[in-house]
Amino acid sequence: MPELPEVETTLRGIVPHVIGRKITAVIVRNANLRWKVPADIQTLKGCRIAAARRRGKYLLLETDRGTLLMHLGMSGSLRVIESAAPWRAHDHFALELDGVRQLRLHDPRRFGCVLLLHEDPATHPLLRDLGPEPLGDEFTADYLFQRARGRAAPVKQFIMDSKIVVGVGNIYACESLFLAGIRPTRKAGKVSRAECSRLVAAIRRVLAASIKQGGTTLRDFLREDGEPGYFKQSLRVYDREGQPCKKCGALVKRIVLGQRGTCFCPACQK
DNA sequence: AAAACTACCTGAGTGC
DNA sequence: TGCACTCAGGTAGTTT
Repeated sequence: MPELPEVETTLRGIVPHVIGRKITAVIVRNANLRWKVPADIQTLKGCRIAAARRRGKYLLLETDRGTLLMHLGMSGSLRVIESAAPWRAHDHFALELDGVRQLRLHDPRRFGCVLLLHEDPATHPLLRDLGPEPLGDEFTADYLFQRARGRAAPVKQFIMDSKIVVGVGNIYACESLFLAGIRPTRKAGKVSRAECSRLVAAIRRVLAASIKQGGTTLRDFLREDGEPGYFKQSLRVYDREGQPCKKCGALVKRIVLGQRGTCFCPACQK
C-alpha cells in the first residue's frame, strides 16, 4: 500500500514520461474517488506539465492552468502505458500525453483522489497543516521532542500523525520503532530526547532504504512500470507476527493500536 | 488542543 | 463450490 516510499518510487518512475509533455486528453472513467473528480479537470487539455513533485503522500503535477493533485489512498497506483492498451477494471482516470501514451490511475478501493488546485498548493487545506518531510532538514530530534511535549498518545500514533511528520504509515512506523528500540505503546510525551534522536534516524533510514528498493509490495502495490517493490524482504517486524525477531530471536508480537495492526519485538523494544 | 472514532471501498482470506 | 463474514489500509471529518 502506498506510503511515502511507494509514492516517491511512483514519482521517480513517471517524471521522465510526464515533464514537458502536452496533455492531449483528460479521461475520467469513474469520477467517484474519495472526492468527486472536478469537472474543470478538463481545462488541463492542451497544456503542458511543467513540473512534478511530492508533498507527503500527495503527488503534484504543475501546469500553467493549475496544479493537479493526486493521492493514491490505500490501493492506488499510476502507470505510464500506450494509449491503445486495454483498460483494466478500476482504471479510473488518465491523462493522455502527446497523444501516444497515458498516465493511468488504477485504484480498486477508490480511497485516492484527483483534484485541480487553482491556488498556491501550500495554502490548500489538504496541504496547509502538514508537518515536515521526514527526509528533509526540518525533521530533527529537537523538533520531534518538542512536539511530543504533553502528548499522551502512543508514540506510534504520534509519528503517524501527518501534522507531526508526513509519510510515515503503518508499515514504516512499526519498522522505525523497532530500529529505534521503542515500544509502539509508549506515550509520546514520555519518550526521551535520546530516543527521539534514535527515532528520527530510524525513520530516515527505513524510508530511504525502502525508496532504494522501490518500495514495499505486500499485496497490491506495483511501481509505474508494473514491477513490485522489494522492501518486503527487508521488513523486520511488520507482517511477521509469531516469527523470530531477526535480531534476538524472540517471537514478534502483534497488538492493535488505534485500530491498526502493530508488530514489535517484546525483547528489543522497551 | 488532543484524542477517539467513523466513513469511505474492494479483494483476499477464513470458516462453515 | 459457494456464501457470509472479517480484515487491511490513509486520512478527512466529526464527536467527545
